[in-house]
Amino acid sequence: MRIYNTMTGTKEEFVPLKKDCVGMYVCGPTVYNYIHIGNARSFVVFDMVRRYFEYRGYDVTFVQNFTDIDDKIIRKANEEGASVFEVSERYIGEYFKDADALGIERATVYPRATRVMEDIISFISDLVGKGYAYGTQDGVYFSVEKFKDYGKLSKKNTDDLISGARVDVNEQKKNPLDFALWKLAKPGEPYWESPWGQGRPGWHIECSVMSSKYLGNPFDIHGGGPDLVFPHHENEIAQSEAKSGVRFVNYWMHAGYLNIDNQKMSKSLGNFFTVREILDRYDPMTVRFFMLSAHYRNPINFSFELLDQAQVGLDRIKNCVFRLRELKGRAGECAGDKEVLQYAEEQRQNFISSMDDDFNTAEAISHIFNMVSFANTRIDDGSGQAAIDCAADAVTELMGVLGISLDIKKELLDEEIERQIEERQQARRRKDYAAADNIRDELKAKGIILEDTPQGVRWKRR
RNA sequence: GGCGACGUACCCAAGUGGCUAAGGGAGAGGUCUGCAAAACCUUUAUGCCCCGGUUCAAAUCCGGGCGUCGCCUCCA
Repeated sequence: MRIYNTMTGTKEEFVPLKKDCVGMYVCGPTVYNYIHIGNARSFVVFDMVRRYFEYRGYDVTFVQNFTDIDDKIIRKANEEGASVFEVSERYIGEYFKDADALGIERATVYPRATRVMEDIISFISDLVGKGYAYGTQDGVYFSVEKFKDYGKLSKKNTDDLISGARVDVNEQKKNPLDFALWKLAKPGEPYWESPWGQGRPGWHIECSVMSSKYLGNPFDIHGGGPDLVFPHHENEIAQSEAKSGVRFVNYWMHAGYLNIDNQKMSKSLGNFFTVREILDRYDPMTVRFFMLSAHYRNPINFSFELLDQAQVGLDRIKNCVFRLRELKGRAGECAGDKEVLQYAEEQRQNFISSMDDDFNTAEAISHIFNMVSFANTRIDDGSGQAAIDCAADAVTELMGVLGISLDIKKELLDEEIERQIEERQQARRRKDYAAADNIRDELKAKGIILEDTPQGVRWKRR
């Protein structure tokens, strides 16, 4: 497998630290609000990565944190007159609702900043002891100039950053780029005891602490959104490597942005949709399919039109599997067809080689569509039972690797609808097509699509 | 200003040195059907932002433009 590593800017052959095992850490949400659809993209992307590793036989340890203490959470809690704990707890719950809907598998562990406070404090103590950190009147800071490799991930050099001069004013800091490891609490703010006084951890430190706690140093893969490259991941590297003296992470992976009107979706611009809003209007699997229809590192533009396109594409795949499953019962009438079997295996291999090449889901999906087309052409000519199963299984399996369930389970219609379908069939038999079409329209209004096939009436929900 | 990414058909989107440039959507024509839907067949880029260059050979490499976007500040 080849993976694009942000650190080196090239695709590299993936060599795990431990044979057949992968340790990956993905930066999770700061829980003060619902996640938006842009946040969701990177979670979907890394879920796809994780699923693919598992498909290829790796044992994956997947760690994703919750940032459950931070300025924004404090602000939100104050606004609502709630405690920080209540706010974070609530939005962790909401996160799981969205993530579950999108088919994102649960992580192996979900560490939270507030639950690893002792580890954080001892980590910072180490840094202070080694001379990488210093205290000020408002906290403890990491001294960037002590870490000579600072900027190696984001390809920035400290001189340019300083002259860029968009850093906040804080006379206490020795260098404008220095960042907080520990923030002392202002009156009324929640706090934890520490050798430097009552306070809370800075944002970057938790990820260094939690990743090393569960995965050690170095570990295989660290992922996150593209806007985390600088400064968050850069700072993680500085802290972790300063402390441990060894490489922090072997492969850095970053997803592309999900844009809207070709611009980054962001809360300050107000141009974002929450996952919740979108899921009111679209099947979550459609959203997931849309997100995976482009390569994970490329930016994708979000629009309802594109979502509609994705939905039609996904329906094509679902229809095919549906038809194949339907044929199962009539297998005896079909002639054998080894070709389908072979074709399915061929496309499966193509899928794998696309995915092996830095998780090229766009190309991988094209092989699924090829499989669908091939199967569709054979449905009418007739294929053997094994071949039909094989085709349906292959499509279902590969979509499953992408985390997209086809959900073609048979559900029962209520009696009223059942009766209407029968009524329409009678109308058709007596060639009363006006009445038949009427009923079809009525059902359509209820979300039931009818299709007349040589095997009888088929229905599906829209 | 510094650093970086991207620009492929009407739309989305792979391909990054060499068979006739994947795949999906949309459109057009056809098969099937009472009609519709689904499905199938045919069709839609002699060309991959522009201009140079390297090469037997470039969408793919190099140089220069133009355009779009991002990071440099909390942000997935």
